[in-house]
Amino acid sequence: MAVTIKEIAKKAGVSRSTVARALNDHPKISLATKQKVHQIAQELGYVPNYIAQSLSNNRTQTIGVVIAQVTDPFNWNVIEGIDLAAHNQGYSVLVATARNDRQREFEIIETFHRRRVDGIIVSSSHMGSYHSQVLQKIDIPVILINEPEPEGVFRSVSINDMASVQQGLNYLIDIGHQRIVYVGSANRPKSNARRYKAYRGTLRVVGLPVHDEIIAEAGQSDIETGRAAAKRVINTQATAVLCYNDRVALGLNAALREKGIAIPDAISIMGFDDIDEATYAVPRLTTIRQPQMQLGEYAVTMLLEMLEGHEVSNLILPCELVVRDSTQAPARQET
Amino acid sequence: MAVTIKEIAKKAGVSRSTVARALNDHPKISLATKQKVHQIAQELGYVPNYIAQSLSNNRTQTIGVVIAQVTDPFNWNVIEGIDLAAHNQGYSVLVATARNDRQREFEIIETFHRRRVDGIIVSSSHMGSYHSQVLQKIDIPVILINEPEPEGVFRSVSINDMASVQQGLNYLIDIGHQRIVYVGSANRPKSNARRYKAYRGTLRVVGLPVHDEIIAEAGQSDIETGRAAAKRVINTQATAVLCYNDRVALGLNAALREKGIAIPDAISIMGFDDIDEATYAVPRLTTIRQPQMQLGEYAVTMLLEMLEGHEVSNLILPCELVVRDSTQAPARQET
DNA sequence: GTTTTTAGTGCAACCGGTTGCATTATTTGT
DNA sequence: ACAAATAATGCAACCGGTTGCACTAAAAAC
Repeated sequence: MAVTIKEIAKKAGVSRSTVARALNDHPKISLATKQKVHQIAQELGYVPNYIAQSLSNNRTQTIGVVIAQVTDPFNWNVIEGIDLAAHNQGYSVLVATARNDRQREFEIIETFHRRRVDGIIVSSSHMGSYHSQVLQKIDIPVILINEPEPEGVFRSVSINDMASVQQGLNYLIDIGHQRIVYVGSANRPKSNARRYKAYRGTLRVVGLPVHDEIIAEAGQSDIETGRAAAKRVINTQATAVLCYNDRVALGLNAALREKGIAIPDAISIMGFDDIDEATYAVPRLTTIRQPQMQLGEYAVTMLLEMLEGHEVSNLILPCELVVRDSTQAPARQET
Repeated sequence: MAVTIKEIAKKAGVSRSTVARALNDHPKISLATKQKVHQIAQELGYVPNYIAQSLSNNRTQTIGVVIAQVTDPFNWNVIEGIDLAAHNQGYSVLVATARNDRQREFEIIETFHRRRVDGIIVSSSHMGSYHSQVLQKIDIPVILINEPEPEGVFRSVSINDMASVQQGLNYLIDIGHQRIVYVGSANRPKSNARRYKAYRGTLRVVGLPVHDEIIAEAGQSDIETGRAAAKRVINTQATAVLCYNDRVALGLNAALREKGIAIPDAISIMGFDDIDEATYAVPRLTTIRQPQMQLGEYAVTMLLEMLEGHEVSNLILPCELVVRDSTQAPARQET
């Protein structure tokens, strides 16, 4: 159906190889021939077949991206970054969502392998490193996003949970909070564990009371988790809450307000991520901002580096505290 | 590098074609041979090369998806649906975002063409039908999502804006609202026009006053648009607002609340889409629910039908009114 | 005991490109 | 005017599969 190099060759009266070289601007082809070939290609509406090219180049110019859940705004921004960087480098992006289904993850990796993607990016999968078993066997470069493995087989680009949490908590402490609790999420056990650990560490150093992590089992989604945590948060009589991420924070916020608790007057809420929704929540959410798009962009950059045969090392990007309206100094009783 | 059919052939002492047929469970191959081949393939860790298969089959088992903006939760649910259906049928999904950049759209289509995707799904592109110029030339099945073109070249799956808006407005009218305004968005002129038209039509029929559409030019994003529309909404003294979509509604909600206006006590707000965020906004948003995942799923189903050579006709899915807390009967002064 | 089927396998061409090497025509050097 | 260098193109193999057809050997038919 589609126009091939062969047809151009016939019409131009040259060989297939000459056409191929002309189209690729090979130096040894005469200008006259090049022009003729290009013109004929144009006329015939020739569109090069990447499949054929891939087969002989052994390169597909394709990146496979695995994400756990699509419904996480965090991932969108990461993908936006991936798409941006990949597109600019002539790569296309194959996206597949695992839906927290282990079987499905295997299938995805298998499919990527069969399609001979040049590299794989795994973003925010709660399954993290057990990928190793499958991924390690196949000889495809892999970048993990937010799954730092200092000793691991895979390179990763991530944020520093420890430092970021510290920064957020220090702000809360500075404005006078002393009873601060942490609301976690069961969706991504590993990064949640890192943040909770950072929470404990930070408070302990300054001598403030450390509460048990609050994880409401209710939630499939982080929002539900946040909502379901409301009661226990109230019971702690905390004046401030640090949440695993913005969605937990927003869910919590909604639930507390529905119970008639004023935010931030009675309780300050701090999120993590800075997803778009943080901006138009009521009140606008104070949060620790992850450079989401950059995570995606750098993941691609690193992948391409690896494809060039270079060694790359893990990358850690800084977070930034964004103070909005969901936090304020505690009521005076604490002072 | 990777194991090929040839190596299996050598080890099994048969020809390449026999291996190929054995792996594809061809009926004419003896059971003994099949077993031997499969076992050797297993041992060698053979992973079939889809690229090579695509080349000879002239089928890539790949669907290209173009979306306008990644930051729209609506699109992600659609993609979730697409991914789900595609994966189940053995297709993979190539995603590319156009970022409302016309040039980029062309590049995406071109890339998809080069990669010989089997079909293309265009979701919520504000550019809609001018795709035609490019898309029509290439001989690839296309499905448009929410871009109904009764007379058009392309098949589409979409919702019925007219009926849905009517349903939403009727509810507001039933509970007593008489001054209802419409806040639009500039991001997707066509569907916005449809909804505004439906708004006018509905109110006119029941004899209620029709206000000019309110579109704040400020916004890149729908959220900003909603925020920026707040002042003008107040000036109209409306008791209820129908918004183009949930993000506009949430932006408006945030802005109004910041100005001290109680929602829904002073003004009822109704969105459109039912994105996840609608559930955990404060107050939880009343909205007209689009079957987002289904839009994606049906798009794939239709595409595959077309690939089978069948004719398909446009599909229109019903929306559903979801009443939550952002709407209530107006204060008595109106009664 | 031939002849006809049938089952199982191999040959070789094809999908649409790329590329090392040989070949021919044209310049350049002396 | 002839050898050597250079420029431009073609040949053919290759990437890793698929598939129509020919072929061989064994089973069935007569």
